[in-house]
Amino acid sequence: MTRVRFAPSPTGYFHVGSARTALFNWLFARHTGGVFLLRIEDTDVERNREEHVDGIISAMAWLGMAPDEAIERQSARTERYRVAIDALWEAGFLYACDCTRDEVEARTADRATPGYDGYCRARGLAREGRALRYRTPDDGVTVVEDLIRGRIEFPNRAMEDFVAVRSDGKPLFVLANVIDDRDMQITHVVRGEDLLPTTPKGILLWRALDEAAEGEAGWGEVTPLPAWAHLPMLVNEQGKKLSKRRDPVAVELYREQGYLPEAFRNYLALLGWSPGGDREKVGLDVLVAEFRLEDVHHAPARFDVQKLAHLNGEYLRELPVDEFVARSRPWTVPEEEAAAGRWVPGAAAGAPFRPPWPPERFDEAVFVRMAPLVQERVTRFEEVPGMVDFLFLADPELDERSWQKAIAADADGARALLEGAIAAYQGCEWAPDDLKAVTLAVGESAGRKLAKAQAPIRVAVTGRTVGPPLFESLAVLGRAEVVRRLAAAVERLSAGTGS
RNA sequence: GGCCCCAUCGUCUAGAGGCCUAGGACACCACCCUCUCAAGGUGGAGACACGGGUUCGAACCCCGUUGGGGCUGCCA
Repeated sequence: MTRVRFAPSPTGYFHVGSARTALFNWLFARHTGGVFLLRIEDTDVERNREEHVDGIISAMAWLGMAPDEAIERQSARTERYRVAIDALWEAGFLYACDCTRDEVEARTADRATPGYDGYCRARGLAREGRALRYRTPDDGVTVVEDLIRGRIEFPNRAMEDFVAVRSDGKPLFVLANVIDDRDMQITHVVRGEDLLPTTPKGILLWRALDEAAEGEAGWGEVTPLPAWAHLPMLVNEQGKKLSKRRDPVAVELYREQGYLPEAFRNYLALLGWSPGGDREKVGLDVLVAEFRLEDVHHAPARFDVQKLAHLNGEYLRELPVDEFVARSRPWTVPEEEAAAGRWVPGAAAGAPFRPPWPPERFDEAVFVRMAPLVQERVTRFEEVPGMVDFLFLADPELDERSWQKAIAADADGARALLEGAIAAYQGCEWAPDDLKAVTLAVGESAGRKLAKAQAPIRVAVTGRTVGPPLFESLAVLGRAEVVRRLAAAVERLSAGTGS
């Protein structure tokens, strides 16, 4: 039975690199029929924030990756760490050190290999109140057998005596990590490549813990080493490791923009891995069936929002219309959704998203009629309100550039056309096909083809030169309102505003 | 500096010695479709970093060079 864990530290929002690591762990667990754990590594009390734990959990739930067992927290395991540290100390693997960083640097400034110089090794300092260093071997190599990269050798002499325990008695990342992996019987450690250099330290500690277990320290059991798999980094445009500070990589941000979790997950899976052949857009079943750590890439991958957006558009378009409408609700009726206790964009950041229209003017029945046309024109839900706002606003929000281009640039022609449309629309059948035919005729008498004839009407009614198909829009909006807006445009033209 | 990792179109990738005249996707360009915008269709441009080996044969194996990246905290 395989057991894997995703072990984030809640020191910032949940970012795409972490999400990818979580996903690969999760896929591996599902593929092998194993267990997927979530372990919150919150030993650094100064940097950890509880809200970030919530962010991790909700983002994982959004992506459909719930842990299979209760969430573990390092902060709840201090007693366990204490026992392990005692055992390591008693077995002689650790020594106390009171050097400051400045002191070490001063002593080693002219050396070829910087790092701790072993100054306190033989000083026999008492343990209390001091950092504890692990005494690394002077020669030999520590081998990491990596499922993705193969055998990697680290010369022990290049590894300094690293601090394993802080002066306050708490274990540092590597130690806590190893103790946890042993206790939780982790069989495969799947994590980012940035952790590769600390892996030999973990192996050294793991073996030390094994030895301590066989001694008289009363510590745990001898535990087989897990297999390692170091995933290639996710990098930014400059090829650097994604950074929470520099790069816009919060998973929550993508959710708020209206990416579908299934699309986001699919895209994430494509970063450093491929289902093989020409396949890209694949369902969860294929992801799970095909995922193998051995097939994971070695080279870093760039996160490409454009490709994500395209993939999202594909997923969006294949949604049944009623589902598209339902899943648009956080962006069309966020107040209602929030009142029902459901997720809405922006809420986490304290600035809930609001569509441009007053809530009471939104009419889902009207939206449903337009939905199929909207669906094939957006790549993210965030774009939905802007596609249909003219239907729910008392007056369309007039885009000045559109007005200039389609109306003001040829004021006389536009006036003639708008007036022609007003007249024609008064008595015609009110359905898309009829409106199209009527508009075509109005255009012909004004010497314009349909493309040119519809432009002023579109701007007058919707406020913009681009949008969903015009005649369907007119049909949905209704005769009276369309005529009113056309007349308003003519009046605006006469008043000379917007020129 | 030291240790480690990496290297196929701009980007994500297919490719496990002959199937490669290197395939797909995003982005880009052109055309078609078309009431705008999209979507869709067709076509185009576009890569095995370089140099040595090994082999009858190398994008694939080995070595080196170059170039990128990671780590080098009493952070994780």
